[in-house]
Amino acid sequence: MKYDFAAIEKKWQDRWEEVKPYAAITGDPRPKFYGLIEFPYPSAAGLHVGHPRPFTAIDIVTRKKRMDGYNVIFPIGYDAFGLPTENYAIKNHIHPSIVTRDNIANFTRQLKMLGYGFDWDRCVDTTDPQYYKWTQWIFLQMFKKGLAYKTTMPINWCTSCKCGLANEEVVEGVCERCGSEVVRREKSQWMLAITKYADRLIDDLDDLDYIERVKVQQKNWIGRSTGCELNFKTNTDDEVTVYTTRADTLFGVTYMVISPEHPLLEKWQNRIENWDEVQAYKEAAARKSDFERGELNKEKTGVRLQGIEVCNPANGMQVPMFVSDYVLMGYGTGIVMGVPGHDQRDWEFATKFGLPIVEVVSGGDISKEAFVSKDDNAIMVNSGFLNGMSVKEAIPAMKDYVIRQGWGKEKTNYKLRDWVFTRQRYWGEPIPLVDCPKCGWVPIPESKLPLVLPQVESYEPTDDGESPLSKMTDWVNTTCPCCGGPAKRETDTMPNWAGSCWYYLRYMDPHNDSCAVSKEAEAYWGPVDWYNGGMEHTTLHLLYSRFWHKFLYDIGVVHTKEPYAKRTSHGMILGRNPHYVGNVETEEEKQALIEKYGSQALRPSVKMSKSLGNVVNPDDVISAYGADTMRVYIMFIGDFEKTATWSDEAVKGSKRFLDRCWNLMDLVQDEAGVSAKNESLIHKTIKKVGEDIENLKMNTAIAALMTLVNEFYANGLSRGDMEYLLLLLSPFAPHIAEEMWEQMGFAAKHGKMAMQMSWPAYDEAKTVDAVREMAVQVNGKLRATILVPNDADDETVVSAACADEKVKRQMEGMQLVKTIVVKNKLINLILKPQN
RNA sequence: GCCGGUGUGGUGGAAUGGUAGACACCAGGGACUUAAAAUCCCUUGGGAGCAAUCCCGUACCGGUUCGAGUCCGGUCACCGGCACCA
Repeated sequence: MKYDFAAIEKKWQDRWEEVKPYAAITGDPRPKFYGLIEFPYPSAAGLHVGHPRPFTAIDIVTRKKRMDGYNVIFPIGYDAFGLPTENYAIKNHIHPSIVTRDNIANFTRQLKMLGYGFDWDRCVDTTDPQYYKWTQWIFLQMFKKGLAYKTTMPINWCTSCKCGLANEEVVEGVCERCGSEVVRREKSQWMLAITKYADRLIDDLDDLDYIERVKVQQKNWIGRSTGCELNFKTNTDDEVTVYTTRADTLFGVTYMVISPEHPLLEKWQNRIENWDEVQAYKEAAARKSDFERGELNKEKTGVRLQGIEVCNPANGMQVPMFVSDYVLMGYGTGIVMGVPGHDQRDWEFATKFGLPIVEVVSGGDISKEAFVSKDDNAIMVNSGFLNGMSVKEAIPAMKDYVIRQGWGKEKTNYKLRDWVFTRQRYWGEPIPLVDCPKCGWVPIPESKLPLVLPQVESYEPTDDGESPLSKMTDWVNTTCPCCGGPAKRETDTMPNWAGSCWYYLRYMDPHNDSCAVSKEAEAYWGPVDWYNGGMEHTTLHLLYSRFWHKFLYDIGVVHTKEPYAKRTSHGMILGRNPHYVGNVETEEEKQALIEKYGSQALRPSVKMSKSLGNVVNPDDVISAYGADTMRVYIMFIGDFEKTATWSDEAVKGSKRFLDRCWNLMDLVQDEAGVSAKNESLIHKTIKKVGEDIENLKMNTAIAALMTLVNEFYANGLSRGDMEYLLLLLSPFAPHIAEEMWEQMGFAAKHGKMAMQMSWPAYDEAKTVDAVREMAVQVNGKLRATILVPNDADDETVVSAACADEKVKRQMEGMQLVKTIVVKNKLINLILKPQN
């Protein structure tokens, strides 16, 4: 009988739907295991082939954990608020809630077709009022603790989405989502004070089992640096304060620079003799986008503040002050001390404006460029009491001195900014606050949650930067929950990152209508044991949700400091590049491609996109080869952490493997036990596959299964051998494994599905062969292999090696000076010519 | 520029400092078939040789070691992140 994957997969999916073998039981006495994948955004395009990679991997991990006796929770849901749905709705004149409902139905169909062991009864949808009720509740708790605050500030405004963006959502000066230009725009915004958690977000990483690159990226993003704030007297009534990590270079300060946005400039308007010029510079800077301002290699610009002078306390020198847009208002104090000898930016500025450059650390040539020493043994010069010290000594010495003199204090700074938490769009969680002329911002009583998103006529974004909700006057005009007087609702909504900050908690207790998650459920399931997701979420979702979790910890909602004990990350699935130069033969054709597509033409693989026509639809793969083939292929494609290129050709190899498994049923000998011929390899394979699953090395686990099947073809196999193969295959290809398990009569024999069996144990002794092949090297070069008994002693193997014909030939006229034996592996004979 | 990562056959990729290329894809050959597909078996890093066998080979240069794809120093290329963060 042929392997009819379509019928088999349908049959078992229906069975699982009925008997619910994936139901997670809160409070069960077995040890718990919480495996989590990032819940998908249900786009209109449906599932991408990239989705099954992490989903299948954690599905395999959790299937093995079930077989290991764990009470597993492996949940799924939808992160469904967001701009693409809203834009699609506008374009097609369908309400976003309908679009969302249809997209979720399509995703659900596709995910069920892949046979994942999700507990569908725990499915959540962030746009469900019963879900976002608790998103709103958490926001209100933050508001009550002062972590949510409203402020007017320049924000990143996407000109196409007509919406504000968080810093994390701006990539190379353009909108992360649509690629359009981002400009700065003054707007009143709700902010979340994530910076208050900056230290904990860095320090607590140390105890987590996250892959190193995630930790590094989060640390760099938070960007903690320690240094000093220094106060400088001026010839006005005001002191100015700068932040520096190199107080030791204070003697090298030859000027000061202030950011164009700094409020002191306005205050000094009457003191600044060339105010017109300064004001023109301020206006020019304001017109530039952040991207233009941030462009590197750009020549430094600035204007000297005539009439303003600053005193360097270290040497009493009066130095000039400039305004320049290379100083950022958002970091430090918005004023920096210029040390052109030892900071390249300052050097460029000083060179352009003819300012003195003083060397205070020896070792470089400051006439050519700033000397920014990585060597902290470099010696201080021209620096008063620091002269002769190394940089390493001078940093703490100067810090102590500055503090004693009262010139400044120690200070820690972060690159991380508070999180801009409002969006001027319709399809998001309403912010449950009311603005009362008498009482200010007042939260809606918790008993009135959820504050449901109202039905509106038009949810198109507005050019004036107001949310579509602002047009709904009956909804906007309300009464103050505090004084009962007339008041207005907040019309901005939350960003799409809000709902995903805490969804892993809701899975623990998804139907609770009295709290976000019950204490009992959280105490039982928390924290998530293994969370896999994309690197692109490292500084967005992953950081945000750690922040929310820490807040929930502080208010006693959760019992762990961190939400996720372990974090791994998968590489992207790319498509073939249709414009790759390697696709064509002649030089002319190659040149034509390079001219037309530039550096794009040099890459064999690129992100899948409709315009390139290299998109692979999982539906097509499943209907052609079946879900089990899809699962096996996407795991076999390569190292899980690295990017991989989809290959239609290679999929066939995975299908062929499953066909070969299936056809083994015709070969199987009616013998219950494990056959002697296969026993050792079976034990090796159990060990290898089990360890590989734990380490996310699914590609080599599948290779080991292929080797086992190949060996069965060579040796024949017993029913007992088959039983083991099916147990090992079951996490990878659950449908075919169950069908074969049933057809072979194992289901009847054990009264269980394969997935419900225990993961087989291996006997270490049986993974070892009685006879070993050992390599024989002569002077480090492989010359022969010999067969010796397992664990044979050194003497035995050396004499066996020397008896080998090929080795004998090498030894002619030579004398043996040394032997190196690596037990059961190799013998290295060191020879030298006789005499 | 800074931080992190990668570089292995025609291709995807394997290799706790110990037999480089497991397992696949592609290609070639054979069996079965009227034929094709499917299936099964064999060959498949490069070079020399009838052969036994030998030489070369993990981006490049050097080092440590009995032994290096793996460790160390340097160079180049590519990928990801950050980027005037003082």
